[in-house]
Parts: sequence; C-alpha cells; structure tokens
Amino acid sequence: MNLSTLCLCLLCEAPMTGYEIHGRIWNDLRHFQHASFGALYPALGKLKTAGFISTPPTGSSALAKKKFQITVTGRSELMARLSRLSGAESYRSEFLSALYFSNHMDLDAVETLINQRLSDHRQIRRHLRGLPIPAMTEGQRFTVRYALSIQSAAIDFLEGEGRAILAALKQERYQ
Amino acid sequence: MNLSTLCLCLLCEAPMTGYEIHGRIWNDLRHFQHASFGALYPALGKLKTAGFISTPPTGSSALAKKKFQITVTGRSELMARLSRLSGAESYRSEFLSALYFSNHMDLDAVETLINQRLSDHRQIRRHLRGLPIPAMTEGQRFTVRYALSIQSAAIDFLEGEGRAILAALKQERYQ
DNA sequence: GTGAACATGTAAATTGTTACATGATTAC
DNA sequence: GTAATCATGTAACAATTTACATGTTCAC
Repeated sequence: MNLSTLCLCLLCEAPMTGYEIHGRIWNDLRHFQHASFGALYPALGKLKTAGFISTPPTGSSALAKKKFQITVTGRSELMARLSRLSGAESYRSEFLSALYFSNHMDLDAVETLINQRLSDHRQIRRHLRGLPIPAMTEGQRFTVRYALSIQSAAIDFLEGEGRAILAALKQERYQ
Repeated sequence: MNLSTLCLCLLCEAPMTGYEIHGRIWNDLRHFQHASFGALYPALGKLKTAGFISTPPTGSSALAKKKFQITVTGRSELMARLSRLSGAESYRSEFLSALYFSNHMDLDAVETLINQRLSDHRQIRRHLRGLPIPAMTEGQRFTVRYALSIQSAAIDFLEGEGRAILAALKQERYQ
C-alpha cells in the first residue's frame, strides 16, 4: 500500500496532523510500514491538491498546525483503491546477503551481524507485545499476531542455528 | 546490501554477463533480494566507470554479450564495503496494511488476499526446497534454512488464523 | 526462417531518504 | 528563558520500476 492510500486510511479514523500520522505509523504500523516526514508531507500535499483531504481554515500562519480530514471524494477514492489492492509484500535483507557471501567476511563480523539481528528482532517483538491489543479491531490484532509469529520464528532460528553456523563456517574455512 | 555491492560479490565467484547476474539473483537470491534489468545495467555501468569491474574486449558490436569481471581494485573495494555492512532488513507489507484496515473492505476481498498470500508463501517455499542445498556453501545454506523457517511460520499462521479471522471479522461487523 | 531465449541498454516516472530550515507550544 | 517536543515544509539526491527499443543465438 502506498503512503498516500495509507494516509487516507488513517484519516478515515479521525482528522489528524501530519505529525500525528507519522506517529501512528511509527508506533502502531511499524511491523509492516514506515514513512519519513520527507515522504509524508509531499504525499499529503498531493492528496489535498486532488481534493481527497482538506484542512479546515484556522486563520493562523502557514506553518501552524493543520488537521487534515478526509473528504467525501476522498472516501470513495479510498474504497476504489482498497478494492484494487494486490496484497504484495517486499522483503530485502542485507543480513542474508552478508551470510550468503560470508566466505569473504571476517567471522567476528558475521557474529556481530547475527547478534545485531537477534537483538533487533527481540526489540520488535517487545514492541509488538506492548501494543494495546484489547483496544484494537480484529483486523489490527491479526496483523500483530502475524508479525509476532514471524518475529518469533526468526528469533528461534537465530538462537538455534545462529550459534551453530559460526562453528560450521569456521570448520568449512579451515578444514 | 545495495545492488552494486551484490554484483561485486557475484562477480567474485566468476565472470558473468549482466543477464547471468540477473538470473542468479532471480533464481538463487530471490529469498532476500530482487533486481530489474533497469537497475542492474546502470549499476554495472557505474562499477565499470569506477574501475571495479572490466569487460575484456571481444571486438564485437556494442550490444554483444559482455562478460563482466571483477578487478583487483574491485576486490579490495568489496572487502571494504563488506566490513561496513549493517545487516539491516526492510519489510513492507500491503497484505498487513489491508488487514489492518480491513473494516473498510469487502470480506470476500479479504479472503482473496489471504488465499493469495498463502499461495505465494507456498510457492516461495517450494522454490527454496528445490534449491541445490548440497552444492552450496555453509553461509548459503544458512540463508535458505532461515528463509524456509520464516516462510513456514507464515504458512502455519495463515493456515490456522487465516481461516479464523474471516469468521471473527464477520462477527465483529454484524454483532 | 522463425520463435524462444539470450542479451544490452535507455528514458520517464515514481518513490523515497537525508539533511536542512523554520516556527509554535508546553513544562520546568 | 530555555529545552524538549510538537509541527510543517523544501531540496538534493538516490534507487528503482516499467516500458520501450534493439540486437543475437540457437533449436526446430
């Protein structure tokens, strides 16, 4: 889902400032999306130009807080976009690239990468576990449980095989 | 790992044409990387300009087959780059976005997305299982087993909870 | 000879990141 | 008053996708 559509989804819940949208993505959607301000504000600008969202005039200066709200056309545009979703996922891992070519690397560097990956996954899992599950919709809970099961699979694998691979790599190298 | 570094890694194994590099990424590195020709050829062009790879002259036309090979400076550049790797991963899921906002969606559309995701994961797993594991290095095998454990976790989750969520969504909606 | 697979490349558009620049509001 | 956080935005750059354009080699 592109950022623009995501903004429409979030603004369907309630009017929000760009800053608040960023906060929602960072806090609640982190397990499947991310967005920087440099991508967010231009996206909101385009949505406004297209008439899909509006900012009720508050009479203040140009840099003042802007509550964006979705318009009627914005809602129907969103419905149209949601019906065209492909559900694709994109995954790219520098960690696995490094392991794939680890024969060119220092074994200590490989160990550092594994430990780093493990600690990243644990942190994401901690974050997911801290989310307010009971206050969520069924769909939202589903995404948290899904992400949790993937994170746990990664952690289990790295805890088990992560140790073993270093020994195997060493043996392969000096056999 | 950016595409440019990946090319250096692959060319470390053997001289290759751009087409062959594309094939290697598509067949063997699919579980953590992807690259289109439109990204690949410009990247190879820059590596050549920088002197990290070369194309031994074959005296033929401009569009003829070019075997790229890594140079001595290319090898040391690669070592430098490998030591600077962060091991970061990026994941973005339109599937989870859709589920997160599934309250705005048609339940049939949600079911279609779940089935599609399930079949995608099964296909990736089939592909991973078809890889020539015994011919690989330890590091390469590690990446395959890692990806396999993640794919299986996703499949298990979707097979179990994927069915249940549709009922839960329906109940939430019409309660 | 013709179609499939092999092979190289460019151009436009999209999408996003990082860094920068600025100002408002609130708590202490 | 001052630091932290809230808040909006731009500009330069980087990476990538998609579509296009072209040519080669080989099996049948």
